[in-house]
Amino acid sequence: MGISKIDKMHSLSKNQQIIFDLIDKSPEPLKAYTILFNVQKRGIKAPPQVYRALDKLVEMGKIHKIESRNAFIACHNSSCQVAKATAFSICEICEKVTEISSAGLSKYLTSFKDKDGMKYSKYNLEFFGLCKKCR
Amino acid sequence: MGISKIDKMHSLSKNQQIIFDLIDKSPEPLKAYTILFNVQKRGIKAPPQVYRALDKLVEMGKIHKIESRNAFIACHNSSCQVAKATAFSICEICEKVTEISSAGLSKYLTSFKDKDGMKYSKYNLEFFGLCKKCR
DNA sequence: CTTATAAATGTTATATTATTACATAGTGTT
DNA sequence: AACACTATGTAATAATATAACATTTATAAG
Repeated sequence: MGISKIDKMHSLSKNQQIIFDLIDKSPEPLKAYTILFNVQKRGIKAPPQVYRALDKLVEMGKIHKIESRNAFIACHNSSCQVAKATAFSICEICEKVTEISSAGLSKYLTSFKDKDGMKYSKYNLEFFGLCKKCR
Repeated sequence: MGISKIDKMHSLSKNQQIIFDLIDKSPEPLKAYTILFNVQKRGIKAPPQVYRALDKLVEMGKIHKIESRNAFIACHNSSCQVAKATAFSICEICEKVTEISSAGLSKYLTSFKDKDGMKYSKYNLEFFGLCKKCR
């Protein structure tokens, strides 16, 4: 039997799976070279292997890049359908990052038009403050 | 006469002024090393001098960092009072970046609370799409 | 005006993040 | 089998950013 065509289409390659698993298990965003260090025992030895997998995973919406931190977290928002509409909260003390899933927020931003009436196909929003623990 | 105390408080140091002028004149976001290259004739020779000035200018709200591009633009939003609430549109083809000043948007985001009722002290939002010219 | 303090500068070296380029191997389709 | 496409392996290097330390300049207080 093996993997059906549809399943295969949605499945990850070997390196992608290794790197996704690591990020998905992590309670905090991981940086590319932290990832590299952690997967070297699994045969991934060089930066391009990591960055290529990260690029694909981002494209697929399986992970997101936290731009202000150059770090990556797994998507936990409605089965990763929202690679084009991302929002995060970031604690400026402990650096805890949480993906925000607010229907209201995403509706507001997805339909936002600027002064010229221009709509956008994608957005990324990062909120900063202190998390519960750090206040 | 020279510069009064109040004026002085709001004035920039030599390196800050040189670097701000360059960014302010630029129609597009500038990267740190592009800045470095362009100010070497004015005596700024090393990366730390650039990054230090950039850090201060960002703190003051005179410029903003476009996180997804690692580049800096001058603030053109209500006299630079909004370093803590920034929104930009970015064209994915020509890379044109525009600061969005929408009272509605900033009001919505400034007062946004997450599921736990948490409010944030700062946010940065980047919209992506195609600008008028590129469509 | 001088002394203390803080802010800014100059400089060298190095750390961190990311990409180019090219060769090879696997996968799915016809 | 032949083709196109995706993924991988590898070395080198480019691009972005900071650490550490010495020195100078600006500001405020006595």
